[in-house]
Amino acid sequence: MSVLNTKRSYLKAQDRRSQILDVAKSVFAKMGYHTANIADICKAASIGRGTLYQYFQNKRDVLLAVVDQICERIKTTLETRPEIPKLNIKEVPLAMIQEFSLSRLMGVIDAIFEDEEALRLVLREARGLDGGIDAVISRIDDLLLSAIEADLRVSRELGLIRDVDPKATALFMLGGIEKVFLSYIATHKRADINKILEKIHETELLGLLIEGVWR
Amino acid sequence: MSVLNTKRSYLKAQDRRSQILDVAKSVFAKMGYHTANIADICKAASIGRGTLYQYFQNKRDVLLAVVDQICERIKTTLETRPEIPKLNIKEVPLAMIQEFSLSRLMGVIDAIFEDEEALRLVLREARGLDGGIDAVISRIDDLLLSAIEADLRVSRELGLIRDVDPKATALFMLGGIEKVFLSYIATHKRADINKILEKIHETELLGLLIEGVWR
Amino acid sequence: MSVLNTKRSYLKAQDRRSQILDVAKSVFAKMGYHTANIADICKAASIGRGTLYQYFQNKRDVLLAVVDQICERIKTTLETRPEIPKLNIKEVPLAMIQEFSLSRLMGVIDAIFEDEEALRLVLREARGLDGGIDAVISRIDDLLLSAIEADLRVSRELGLIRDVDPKATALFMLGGIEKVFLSYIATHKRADINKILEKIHETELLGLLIEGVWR
Amino acid sequence: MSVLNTKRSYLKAQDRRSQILDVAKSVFAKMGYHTANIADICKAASIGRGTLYQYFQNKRDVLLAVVDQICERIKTTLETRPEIPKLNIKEVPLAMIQEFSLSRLMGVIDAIFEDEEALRLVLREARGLDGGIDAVISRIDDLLLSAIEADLRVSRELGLIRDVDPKATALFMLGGIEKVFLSYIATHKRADINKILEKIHETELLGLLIEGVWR
DNA sequence: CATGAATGAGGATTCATTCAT
DNA sequence: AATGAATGAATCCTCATTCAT
Repeated sequence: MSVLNTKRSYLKAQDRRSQILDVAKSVFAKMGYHTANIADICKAASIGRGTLYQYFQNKRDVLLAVVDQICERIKTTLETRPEIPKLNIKEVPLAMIQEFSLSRLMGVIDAIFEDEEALRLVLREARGLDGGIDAVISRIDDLLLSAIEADLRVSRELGLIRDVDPKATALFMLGGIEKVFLSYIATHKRADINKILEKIHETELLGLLIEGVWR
Repeated sequence: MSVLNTKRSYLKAQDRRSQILDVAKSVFAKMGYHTANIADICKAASIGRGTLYQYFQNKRDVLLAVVDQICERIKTTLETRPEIPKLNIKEVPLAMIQEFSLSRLMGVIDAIFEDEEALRLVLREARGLDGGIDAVISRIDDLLLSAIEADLRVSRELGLIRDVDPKATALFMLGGIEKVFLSYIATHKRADINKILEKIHETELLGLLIEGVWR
Repeated sequence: MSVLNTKRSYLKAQDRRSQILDVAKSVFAKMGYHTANIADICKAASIGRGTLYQYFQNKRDVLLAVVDQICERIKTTLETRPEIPKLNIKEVPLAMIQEFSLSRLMGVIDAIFEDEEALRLVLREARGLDGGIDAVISRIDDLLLSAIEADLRVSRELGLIRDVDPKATALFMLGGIEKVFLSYIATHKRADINKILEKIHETELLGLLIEGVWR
Repeated sequence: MSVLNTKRSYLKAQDRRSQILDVAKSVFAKMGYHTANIADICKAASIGRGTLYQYFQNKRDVLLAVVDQICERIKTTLETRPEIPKLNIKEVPLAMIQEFSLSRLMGVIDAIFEDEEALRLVLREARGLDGGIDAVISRIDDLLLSAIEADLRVSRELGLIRDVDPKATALFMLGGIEKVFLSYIATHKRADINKILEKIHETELLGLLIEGVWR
C-alpha cells in the first residue's frame, strides 16, 4: 500500500492529532509503552516520524495525551452512572440493594471496559513505584478508585455497609477487579467476565462464609 | 570500594552465581527490570561486566534465575503453613474459623512480605500480554495464586464458604492485596499494612453489608 | 499576533522579500546562523514556512541575501567618508593628521556600528576554512578590510606612515577592533566603546613606547 | 583497511582517552564543532561510536576535554617564557627593549602556534555571544589575553609604554594577531606569518606614523 | 500567493553483549 | 576465572525542505 501509494495525505491538525492519539493508544496497549517505539506508532498511523513530533513534544508527551483522553472519557462515563438514592434501609429489600450496588460498581467496570485498549494500557503499565510513566497512568486508576471509594463512603453513611476503611477497601476491590480482568482478558469473552465480576460482587457484599457458619 | 580494594576476589562458581543473583534481585527491585542495566548490577556486585556473562546467558536469564530463586523460597514458605484441619463445622466457633482462615492467608502474605525485594519486583513490573518479561515474573504470582485457590477449594469442600469460583476469587483477593500493598508501602509501616489486610480479610469473610441489611 | 490577527496579509513580492530579509538578519544576529531555524525566522516574520521558500531557495540563500543587503549598505556608507586630501605632510600639524586619520577609521567603524545586528552577525559566526557559511559572511569583512587597506596604502604613498604591509596591518586592525567590540559590547555603552577605540587608534598611530624610550 | 582488519584493538583506558582527545581536536579543528559529528570522530579514531561514550558523556564533554588539554599546554608554555627583567630604561638601548618585548609576545604567539589544530579550533569557534560552545573555547582566549595584558601592565609600570588601557589593548592585539593568522593560515607558511607578526609588533611599538610626521 | 502539514535524512546517545587481555 | 574495553544496532528527536490545499 505505502509502496504503491506514496502520495501524502493531508489532515487538519486536530484530526491528525486525534488520529495519532488513537493509534498510539492502540500501539501502547498492544506492545507496552517501553516496548513500543515511535516508529511503531508512525508506521501504524501511516505517517512519517517527523509528523508525530509536530503534534507531540516527545514519546512521553504522547502517552500523557493518550491518558488525558482516557481520563476525560472515564470521567464522563462515571458521571452518567445513576445517582445513589437516599434509601431508607428498613424499607428496601436486600435484592434491590444488591442490584443497585452492582449497577454502581458495574458503572465503574463499564468505564473501564468501554475502551479495552485503554484498559490494557492501565493494566500493563500502572504498576511500579518509580514516579515515572506509571505516575502518568495512575491518574486513570485514581479516577476509578475515587469512584469506588465515594460509593463506599456514602454506603457507610447510609448504614448499609460495615465500618470499613473506604480507601483500603476501594483499593482492594479495584486491584481485585483489575487482576481478574487481566487474567481473563486473553481467553474469555466480555460477557463471561461480567458474570464473574457479578459473582465476585455478590461475595463482596455477603462475604465468603456461608450462612450456617457465619450465623 | 574498588578504590580501596582493587584486588580481584575469586569465588567458587556457585557462590559467585548466587551473589550476583542476590544483587540482581535487589537492583531489579529498586530500579525495575527495564530501567536497571547490566552495568548497574555489576557495579552493585563489584564485578566486571564480562563476569556476569560467565554465569548467565543474558539479562533475561538473570531475571529468570532471580525469579526461580524467589519461587523456591515461596514454595518452602507456603509448605510450612499449618495444615488445614478436617474441621467439623458444626463444632467450631466462628472466631476460630476466622482466625484460622486469616492465619492461612497471612501465611501467603508473609510469603510475599518475607522478601520485600521480591515483592517489589513482582509489584513494580508492568504486566501484559506479550509473553515477555511479565510471563517470567508471573510465575511468582501463580504460586501465590495457587495457594489461595487451593485454600478456597478446600474451604468450599468443607462447606465453610459459599460456592464461589475459586480461581476468580483467588485472583480477586491476590489482586486486591497487591494493590493495597502497593499503595500503602511507601507511606505506612509494615505493621499498619498487616492491620489493614486483616480488616480486609474480615470483610471478605463476612461481607460488606451489615447484619441488619443482610438479614 | 497570529491569535489577534489571523488574516493573511498579501504583500508585493519585493516588499515581502525585504521584510523577510530584515527579520532574518535580526534572527541570525540574535541566535546565530546555525542555531536559528527557518521556523524561527518565519515565526518572527509572521509568515508560513512555505512562504519563505517562495522567495529564497534555501536557508543559505537567505543568509546570502542578508549579507548582500548589508554589503550594499556598507559600501554606501564607506563611500560617504571624506576623501583623503592630497596633503603636503610638511605643512600639516600632527594633530590634524591624527584627527583626519581617526575620522577615516571611524568611518569604517561607523559602517560597522550603523547596523548593530549586522555587526553581531559578522562577529558571532564561527569562521573557518571550510568554504561554508563563513565564506558568505566574510564578504562583509572583506569590504571593511579593503577600506582600511586602501587608506593605509594611500597614507603610505603620501609618506605619512611607515612602510608596513597594508594587507596584514589592515587585518590586524580590523581583527583588533572586532575583538574589542565583541568583548565590550555586552557590558559597555556605545559611547564608551568609541572612546576606547579612539584611544587605541592613537596608540596605533604613535606606538606603544613612550617618547623617552623611543628616542 | 577496516574492511580487511575487523579485529578489535584494545588500548588501556587512559591511552584510548587521550587518543580520542587528539583525534577529536583534529576533527573539530578541521570541520568545526557544529559540522563535525560523533561519527566523524569515531571514524577518524577507528573506533565504534559507543566507545567514545565510554570516555566522554557527550559531544560537548569531548570539546570540553579537548579545551582543557589545550589550556594546560598553553599554561605550561606561557610559564616557560623568559621573565621580564627589572630594566633600567635609561641604560637599555631601544633595540634590546624591542627585541625583548618581541620575544615575550612571540612566546604568546608560540603558545598558540605550537598546536596549530588547537589554534584553528580557537579561531573558528571562539566567536559568539551566546554563552554556549564559545564560552568553553574562550577559556583558551582568556589565557592568552591575560598573558598579554599582564605584560602590558608590567611594561607600563616600568615606564616603558604609554598609559594605555591594558585590557583593551591586549584584546586589540590578540584580536589582530588572530585575524592575521586566520587569513594567512591557509596559504602561507609558518615562517612567513612569523615575519609578518614581527613586523606588526614593531609597528605596535613604534606606531604607524613615520618619524618625520610624528616629531 | 500563502499556508502549514508532511517528510525523512541525519545526528546524538544508550546498552546488551562480545572478546582480547 | 575475571576483567572492562569495544561494539553497533536500536532509538529518540530535529529541521530544512516539499507539496497538497
